[in-house]
Amino acid sequence: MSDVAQRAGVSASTVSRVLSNPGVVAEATREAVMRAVAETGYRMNHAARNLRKQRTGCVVALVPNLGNPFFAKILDGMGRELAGAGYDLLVADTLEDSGRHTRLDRFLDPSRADGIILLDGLAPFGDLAGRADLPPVITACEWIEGAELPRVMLDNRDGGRLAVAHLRGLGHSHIGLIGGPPGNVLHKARREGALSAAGDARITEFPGDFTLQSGQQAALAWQALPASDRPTGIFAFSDEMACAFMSGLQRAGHHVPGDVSIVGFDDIELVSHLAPALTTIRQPKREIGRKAARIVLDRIAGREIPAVTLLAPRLMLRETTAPPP
Amino acid sequence: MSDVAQRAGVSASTVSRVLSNPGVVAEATREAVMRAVAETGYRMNHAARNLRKQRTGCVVALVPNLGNPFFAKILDGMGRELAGAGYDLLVADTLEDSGRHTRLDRFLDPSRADGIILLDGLAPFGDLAGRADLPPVITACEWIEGAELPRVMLDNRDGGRLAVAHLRGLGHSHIGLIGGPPGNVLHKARREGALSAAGDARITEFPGDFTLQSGQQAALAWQALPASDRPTGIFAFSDEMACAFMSGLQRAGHHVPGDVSIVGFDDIELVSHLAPALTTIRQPKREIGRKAARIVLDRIAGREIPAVTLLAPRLMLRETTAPPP
DNA sequence: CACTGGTCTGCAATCGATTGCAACATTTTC
DNA sequence: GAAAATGTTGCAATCGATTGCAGACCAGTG
Repeated sequence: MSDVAQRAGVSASTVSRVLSNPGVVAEATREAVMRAVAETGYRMNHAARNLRKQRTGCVVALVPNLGNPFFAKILDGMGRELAGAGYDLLVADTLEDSGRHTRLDRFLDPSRADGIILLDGLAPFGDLAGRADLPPVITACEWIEGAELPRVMLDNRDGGRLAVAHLRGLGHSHIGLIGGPPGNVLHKARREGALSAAGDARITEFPGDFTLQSGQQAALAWQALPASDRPTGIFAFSDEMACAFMSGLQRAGHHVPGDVSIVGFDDIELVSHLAPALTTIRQPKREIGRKAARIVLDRIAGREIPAVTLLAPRLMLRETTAPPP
Repeated sequence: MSDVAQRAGVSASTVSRVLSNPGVVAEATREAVMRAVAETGYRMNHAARNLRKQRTGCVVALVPNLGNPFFAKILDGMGRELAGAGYDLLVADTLEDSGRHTRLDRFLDPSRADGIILLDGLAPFGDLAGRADLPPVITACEWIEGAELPRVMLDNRDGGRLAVAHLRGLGHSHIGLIGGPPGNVLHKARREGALSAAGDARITEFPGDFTLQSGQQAALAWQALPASDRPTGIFAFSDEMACAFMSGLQRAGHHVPGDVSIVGFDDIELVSHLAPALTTIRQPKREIGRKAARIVLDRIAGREIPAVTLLAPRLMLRETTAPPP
């Protein structure tokens, strides 16, 4: 920077001002500095600026299992929104290879990130709501029960309601649910919504954990039931489970939606290209990412933010649902 | 840090040494400092350390379209490897919403990242191979023709060869290729491998761009051919295209693999749970990420690294291939 | 012409760590 | 017992920007 200053015949202070607060510098000086900057190809040093300004320019997203494609689009939305505001997106997995949580306090550090977006409802972050020595933390998609962390998420309860109401509307009176892990907040909310719309329908629950494998398991469990006890309408709490469930049934010679109707959850892109195309509850993933980013940015800027931001789910009506046989 | 020093009755220099080079400090002093650190809950300031050490502790991954689930597992592998070495992973999309490249020189800056992993073969990075004023750049998955950037990738040519050799082995004498964008390096390599194994088989090429949509297009194009001109074995250069192609055919009443055999590429997790499960060429995605990370780390440390690192593809034999009808 | 007010710029301190050098203490060696 | 080697610690400079304060300069006013 002092090179630039020398070349422009001014002091480093002035160069700094031109670069970060051009308004206070006289027109002529400013131009001279800009010219010198261009000539020298000068680029500001981030570490120095951040040190002085006591900020980092980074927001970190903590994701459980980065390998899950569901998060890809969310991170995409986040990254774009943050880049627009001059922030970088740092991503980290909350889980180790073994499945246990990593040492996350590594990120709870104002000198590493200006804000944290937590996408893992099981992270041990319950007690850090008010702490002033930490960068602001918000949760997205999932959330932590009891913790007073701001939340951005889909209206999962309503999503569950939509799915089951749709099956009920088609005439299904025995509905199967393929759930998530029992303690999971998404599972609870979706289940609650599903039950609220079930009315007098019979409900059979299959255990699950959102993965393809558990969808496959559910298909086996369904087939193991006596034919008269098999639900005719299935609501899977994730598209991956819905997909694996469907292919399990198809492989065994059952027809979708002829024999069984299936509704998924998430609307990952691929499921609209299956045969038959999956009817599902859409989560506006990119929008969730965007919104979450905007909210951390607001908190970083010290603005008031809502405790809960709910996004609306939407039923994507495709080919896997029909009246019961 | 000076608080800690005072509490431990030593100078800040000593505290610094205890924290970054404990070996040179006397046992007793070290313990006193550690105690003071624990008592004060002291945490080092990254900006300051980075400023002084002239490094950033970050590696940035530049991804074309973060929304593509293919990259999720790769980033996962990278993130783990980098975290192990004390580096953070910064991810950024190389494309704007409009599809044009963003200003990438924003990342070509030694004060922002210590290393760059480029996953976009079309990024305008052709000319920065030797530049010493930049952090080291390597390419992964894709690469830039002509640029002397180190590469980490699958042996795509061999992948193409495996796929077609498999179809040939089953007896298919008319093979269809659903390719990527014409200029794309992956397209070229896979196509080359495919042709090398084709022998005297007839080849019909369908245009594609790796997306679900283009797979669907190809299904229409295939059906538009007179029945006698339809290839019986299809090699799609991505799983997404294979998947959309297959569902397009199934929806029209064709059978896989009875009427048509299909081989995909990538082995994204979901395709093993389709009905029928997709036969495909596996890319060790997490491994690619790991390897790429290890290689940037080596370059950052000033070690010699290979110009090209090839990983071996593997044919995942599943249910979508059979002898021609 | 002296004075006021406003605009612009530079000085120097600061952010929080790291590290070469020198000083001091403690051994080891001859 | 003196000299040399070794081990431990502190001083102070340094990384590269930002910013409060004060001084220089200029125009306008009485």
